[in-house]
Amino acid sequence: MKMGQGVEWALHSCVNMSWTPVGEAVSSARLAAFYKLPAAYLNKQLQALVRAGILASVSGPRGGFQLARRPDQISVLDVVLAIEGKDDSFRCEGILKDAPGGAMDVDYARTCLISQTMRHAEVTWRTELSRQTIAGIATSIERRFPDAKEATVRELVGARGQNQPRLA
Amino acid sequence: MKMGQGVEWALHSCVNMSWTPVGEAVSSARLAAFYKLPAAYLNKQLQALVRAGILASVSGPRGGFQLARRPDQISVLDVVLAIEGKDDSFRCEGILKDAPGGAMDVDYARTCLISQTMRHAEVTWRTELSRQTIAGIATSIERRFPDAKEATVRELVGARGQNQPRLA
DNA sequence: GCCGCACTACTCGGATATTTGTTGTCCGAGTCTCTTCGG
DNA sequence: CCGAAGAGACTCGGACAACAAATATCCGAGTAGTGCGGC
Repeated sequence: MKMGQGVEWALHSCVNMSWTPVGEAVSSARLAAFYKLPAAYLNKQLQALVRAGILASVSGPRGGFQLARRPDQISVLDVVLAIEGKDDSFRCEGILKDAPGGAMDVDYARTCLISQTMRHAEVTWRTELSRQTIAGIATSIERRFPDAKEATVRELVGARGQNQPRLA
Repeated sequence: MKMGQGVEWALHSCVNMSWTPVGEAVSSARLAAFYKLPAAYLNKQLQALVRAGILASVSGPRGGFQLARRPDQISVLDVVLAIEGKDDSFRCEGILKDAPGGAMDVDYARTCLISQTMRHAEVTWRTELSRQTIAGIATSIERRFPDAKEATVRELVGARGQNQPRLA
């Protein structure tokens, strides 16, 4: 019952990308440097978002990732499911099949009341997450921390022309 | 984001124990045989419920487990937290601490809006599970499958005198 | 000066190790029951 | 016949091993920019 670290990274990355100019991609290396994260692993997580249709990727110089659709069309649930997989966290293994009186041809995930209870709770959880969008979170942050957006954009795209790492 | 198998086993076991006569313990071996589960591993899960104060254990012959309090005082959430641990599934690792402009002495689990969103969704999930009790599920099953309780009790405690035939 | 071409640098993407957590197994400490022996 | 002591068997409890998944890393395929040579 432990959610992968990639969810947190992916959500922050999506919010940041909702601030960068549309059409300009942000490389995973730059995002990773922003948060001091392992670059290759963050890249792996963003790949999952691409497979889910949340991000679009561009190869080569000036390449990277960008949102595949408008931020208000990306829910938090979309991101969570892209990283963690679409399966329910509670998996009913059909424990009743092997119990006395159990039948093989019954879908206990539907009839078992315990399974129903867990599923119902999970539906409320998902509904809650599906109500929140990347755009909503971004505007809330802008309202609460007015400097965050500008500072983030400056750090992510403003450093575009820094090809001189030879500062020694 | 995958819940342990022990949660399902523990919930079924608790419902079954709510049907057995109070004062009589049910051994993990018997419960495991009922569901065709690995006995030692089920025992391990029930130990976690004992540590959480949900079950009480009795050693020796005629020993086993029994509910430590009334079934209507045991919520589904209690069982889930006992098995999976009390921590939130979404762990905010304070990603913003290492970001530009981040401060070490800020509790980002509180201020970070992404963390707040995830936490809020999880609270609704927990609230939903805390509303359901073992007794509630048990009575629902009794209403829906009138034979279940009797069959379960017969299988779990009725086979008590199997080594010594004291059949009436 | 302008165009075309090869070269380089940079990116994603997937294949590959390493660490952590879940699943499963085993044996020991404790205790209740049954048997047996003495009163 | 009755009671108590001892052997036996059954239980939980935690320590140990096997397996799967999350975490972290590395290298190859492809592409856009760049510099150079020719026109």
